[in-house]
Amino acid sequence: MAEVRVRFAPSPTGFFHVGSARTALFNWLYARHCEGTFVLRIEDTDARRNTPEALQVLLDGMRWLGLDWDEGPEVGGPHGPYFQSERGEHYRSAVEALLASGQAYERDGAVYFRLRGERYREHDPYLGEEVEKVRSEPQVWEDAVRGRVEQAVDRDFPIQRASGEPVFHLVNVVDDIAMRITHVIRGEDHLTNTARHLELYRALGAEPPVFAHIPLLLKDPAVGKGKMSKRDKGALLAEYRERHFLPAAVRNFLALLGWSPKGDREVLPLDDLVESFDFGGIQKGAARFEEGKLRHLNGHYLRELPIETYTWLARPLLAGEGIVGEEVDEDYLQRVLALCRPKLDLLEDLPGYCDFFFRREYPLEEAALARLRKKGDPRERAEELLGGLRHLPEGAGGAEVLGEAVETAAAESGHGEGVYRPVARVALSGRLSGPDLGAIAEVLGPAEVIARLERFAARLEEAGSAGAGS
RNA sequence: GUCCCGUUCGUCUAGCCAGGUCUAGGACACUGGGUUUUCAUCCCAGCAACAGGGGUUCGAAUCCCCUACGGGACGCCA
Repeated sequence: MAEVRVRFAPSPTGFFHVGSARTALFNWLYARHCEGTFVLRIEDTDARRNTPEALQVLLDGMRWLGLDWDEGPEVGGPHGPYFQSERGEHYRSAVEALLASGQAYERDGAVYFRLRGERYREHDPYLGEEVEKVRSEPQVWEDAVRGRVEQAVDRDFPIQRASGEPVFHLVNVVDDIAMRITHVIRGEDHLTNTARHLELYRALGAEPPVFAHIPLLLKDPAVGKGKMSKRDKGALLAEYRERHFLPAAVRNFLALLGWSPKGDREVLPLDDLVESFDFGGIQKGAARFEEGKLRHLNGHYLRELPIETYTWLARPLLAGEGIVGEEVDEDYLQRVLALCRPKLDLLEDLPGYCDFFFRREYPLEEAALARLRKKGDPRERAEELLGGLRHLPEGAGGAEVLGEAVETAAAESGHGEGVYRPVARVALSGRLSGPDLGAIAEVLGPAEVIARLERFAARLEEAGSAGAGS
């Protein structure tokens, strides 16, 4: 079987859209699945927005997702250059050939592709003017995703602007021919361009590739209607990197948007994606991008990481929020994170979840205090907990100390232990939810548990004497 | 408006091509229960869909037609 060559051909706009990223991913997966070649070609014919920064955004995004290219910018290859801005001669000679064979003509300084068929003039309500139309033979192709598709092009179309610049349809086809692309995997928005492209392949005497039009990504209905656009919230790949999502999760999630492997598996690491990816699994209907499952996958991949790696990822985040400094004890940090990790899907939620482990001055949540007060005076309960600590076994750990306090206080007061635990939780962390209470106490250690209980009672005392409210 | 493509739980989807095994499966979300005498993890359970109509057939989510709805294209943008 002939070598499979696919390409991803983005235009550097300064943004890397999640829809583009998915198209890149599908191409990359197909190339790797077939052990073919993945080409990255930069469609930078629009000089205005073609900046080095814009290119960098693209390359960074590709690398972040783990999509390496076999031919393209920075790596070169036998079919270069891979920037359209440097391929002018290819386009010029193609235009000349079409002109010479009468398959194109000049008008108003631009060059148009000449369709074959009966011509007639008609008022076009969409364009609001009379135009020349052509009854051309419909182009038919077997789309790898959608099956047989048939469409006719009904107007001559420009292939070179009056400025001498070539137009997208021309450069796209000329480059795909020159780069020996065998499979064009692109968004469904190109479906209606395909007939034009097939006309060009025929006119240029080249065999067309296999086309696979993948479904579009639609915006979250909460955001609006239609396909996702660059301005939509959550539409930029960079957002997920900035929010510390794992690339593995984003990749897995993107792959599942419009494609599925046979069977019930959904958590698919790279190797599994590559192995099971094929056109047969591609959906025809458009997919809606919603963050829910992405979060879930992120949590999954996060929990699979070695705790050292997790800690390495979390440290700069916590440092950025001023929660930990350079001096923080690695072992302590790791023990805290091991407690928090099972509960969180997103790294970005970590600072707000674990900050109390590192701060003396953690806030006492008013809602938590209010709930404690429904079952009595939390300050009294705290005092009773402290009272239960008179006979402490030597060398007891934090969890044991807290357990002793709770049991003794419960036994002496006649209240249930269930009354004391929430109080202890708020005393140690400032809130009513969090990691396992015993585990918090163990990590904090006995001295800190006692100190926090004392401080809690003192803070409530101050608040009480200061008057109502907090 | 014209042309093209699509439509299975709220969302992502399996099943459709090779009609019966589908009282339509999984996952996320949600709800309830259990565990942890706390909790956003974990475990169990529940909720919830074949767009509508016609046809073919003994039998249709699966094949055909129509309608509705959704999306895309229609640029000297890519």
